[in-house]
Amino acid sequence: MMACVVGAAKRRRQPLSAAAIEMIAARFRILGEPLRVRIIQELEAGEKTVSQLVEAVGSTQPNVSKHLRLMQEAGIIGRRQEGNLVYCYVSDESVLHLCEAVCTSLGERLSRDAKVAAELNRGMARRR
Amino acid sequence: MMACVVGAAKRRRQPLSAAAIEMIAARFRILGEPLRVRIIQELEAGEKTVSQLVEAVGSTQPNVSKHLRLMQEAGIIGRRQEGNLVYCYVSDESVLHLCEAVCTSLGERLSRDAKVAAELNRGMARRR
DNA sequence: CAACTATATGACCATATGGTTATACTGTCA
DNA sequence: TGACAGTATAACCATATGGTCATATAGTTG
Repeated sequence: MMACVVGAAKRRRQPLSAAAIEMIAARFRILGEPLRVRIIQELEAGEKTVSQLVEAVGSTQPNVSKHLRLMQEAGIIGRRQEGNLVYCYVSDESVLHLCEAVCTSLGERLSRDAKVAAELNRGMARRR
Repeated sequence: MMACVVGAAKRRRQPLSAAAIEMIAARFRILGEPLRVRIIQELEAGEKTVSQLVEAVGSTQPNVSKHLRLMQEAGIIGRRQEGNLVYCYVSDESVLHLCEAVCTSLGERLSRDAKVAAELNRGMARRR
């Protein structure tokens, strides 16, 4: 079953089944949308109601609701209803780590690029 | 500049700029396609030519080429030409770690689900 | 109950993009 | 040089999906 296949990746280099690959891609796909990343980042600080999120990310309520549902179905976000309000929270810590990781590697790459850019600029300056 | 904004995330909780969010999402988006994950996984073992990749992932040459170009432009994959052959390799280690991480968390979740499923099944059995 | 607020949902459109086909390019070898 | 192999590219189509609008639903309060 699935768990074995996915787990196999860590037990080193069995090719993953198509289904496993699709699961991995699906997970990334969910994080591949700016608005969803925004929402996750807003929830990093703690749970928020749907309308608080709408306000925070500056989108429409139906749109935010839609994305929230997607992420719930993906098991990334949880909800807790209290009266009329629905409080959302990140239910899967691992996605926060993923975001952190991407943030870090992008930051590093950009710093490198900035250095190279600086070198190039110095070079250009000298050449004049 | 950009590096500061992205870096700020680790210096804790400045809201990221729209551009930074987009960069993060873009990175995930690239990994959000099964075929690209497949390709990356194939390259994990070492560099391969385009046609070796075509063979390995079971897709068409133009399609693989297209995805390769996307990933190159994203700085994920590098290339080295040797005569008629183009050897591709993963040029950004961090994406391998991302895949690993997702693999792991999916594996864990599935194991948990399997346990719950097993419990439920036992429960059902007793109930009869 | 009616009025109101918070959220969800369905219909719809516009766009992005994955896949395919045909073709162009480039390097090798005869 | 011509023929061929490896790769890239352009045109195209089908589909998926993000956003919006209108509306439904559920909970609250009077």
